Amino acid sequence: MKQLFNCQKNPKDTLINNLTSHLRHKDFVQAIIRWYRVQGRDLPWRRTNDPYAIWISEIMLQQTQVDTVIPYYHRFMEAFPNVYSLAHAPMDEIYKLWEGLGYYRRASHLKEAAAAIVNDFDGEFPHTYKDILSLKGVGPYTASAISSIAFKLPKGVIDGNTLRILSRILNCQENIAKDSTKKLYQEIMDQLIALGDPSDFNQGMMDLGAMICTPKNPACQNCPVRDFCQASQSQTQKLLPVNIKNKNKEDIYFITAILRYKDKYFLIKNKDGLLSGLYGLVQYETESPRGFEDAFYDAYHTSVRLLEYETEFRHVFSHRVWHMSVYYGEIEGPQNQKLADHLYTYEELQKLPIPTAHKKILDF
DNA sequence: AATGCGGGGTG
DNA sequence: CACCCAGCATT
Repeated sequence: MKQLFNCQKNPKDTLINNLTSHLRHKDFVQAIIRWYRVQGRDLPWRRTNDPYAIWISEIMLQQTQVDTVIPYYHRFMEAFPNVYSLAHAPMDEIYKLWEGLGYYRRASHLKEAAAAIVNDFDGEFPHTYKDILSLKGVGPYTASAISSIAFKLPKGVIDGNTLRILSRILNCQENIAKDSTKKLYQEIMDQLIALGDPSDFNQGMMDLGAMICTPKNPACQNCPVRDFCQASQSQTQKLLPVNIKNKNKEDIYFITAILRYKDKYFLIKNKDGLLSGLYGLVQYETESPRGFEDAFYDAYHTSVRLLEYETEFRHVFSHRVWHMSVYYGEIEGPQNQKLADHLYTYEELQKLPIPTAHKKILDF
């Protein structure tokens, strides 16, 4: 029987040899780099050599698409053009610039890392892989990206793009969701990146993954490394990469309220967990408006009345789904300090960082 | 090794 | 709808 895929369940030490024995490494790397220099995308963070700017872009690009990041990147760099301005900025201001981008912990990690750069590195961006990796919010991918792009260090990046490309080039059906598979590809990437300009190779791989070697319907006819691609030879490119993960989402049902006290709105600041540091509407996992009113009284020692059912909102996170029954309500009192801490005028509210789940309700 | 963490684009 | 996207921290 003809073997469809290159790699079966081989012992690991022979796996890399089996996978790459037919690859002309140097020619492959040079083909990626040549293509990148002509066809690569013109992106804002590619017009600078400033490691600070490259760092900001790489953090924003974690699990976030290029087109989404671009406007955020411009606003952020204008507000915080260097590490000192970021280190001294109020957290709410940083969150506000992050509003809508998601994964808000990235924003607090940025501030923490900026402080570390100022205090531990004298304000100069660290220039070794180890020191870059030590920064909060910087993991193996981001450390390799900054190392290669800003400092030309031979560190191969492993991300959705490089995993997909290499699995097709090598016609390998190892599950890319597994850490062991990523480790395998890391070794291969590090072999390859030593054979050409590290910055251009890494970025070329990412552009190839975004423009040609896409998840669905890859444009193989335009691919600069088609001659190197085992999957293209055997027409298995649409079966790769193999990516198997658990993805059961939890449904949560809330009563969510737009609450007012006189001319002000009542908002809470999330303490920890999901969306921590951001502001939002009050919501409880309860089925009746009465249940909401009781829960609110327990929490704030002041009474509220839900007056009007507005509509139903649904918000999908990567791991759960919020179902929100939205009510309009008024707080009746008594006035106390706990209540006053949560009241904002409409103008003040506009300045607060509010995640999309509730932002779209307030804009409704 | 598994889980929590956002939001938007795409077919 | 399902899947994907320049992932990381925590346990």
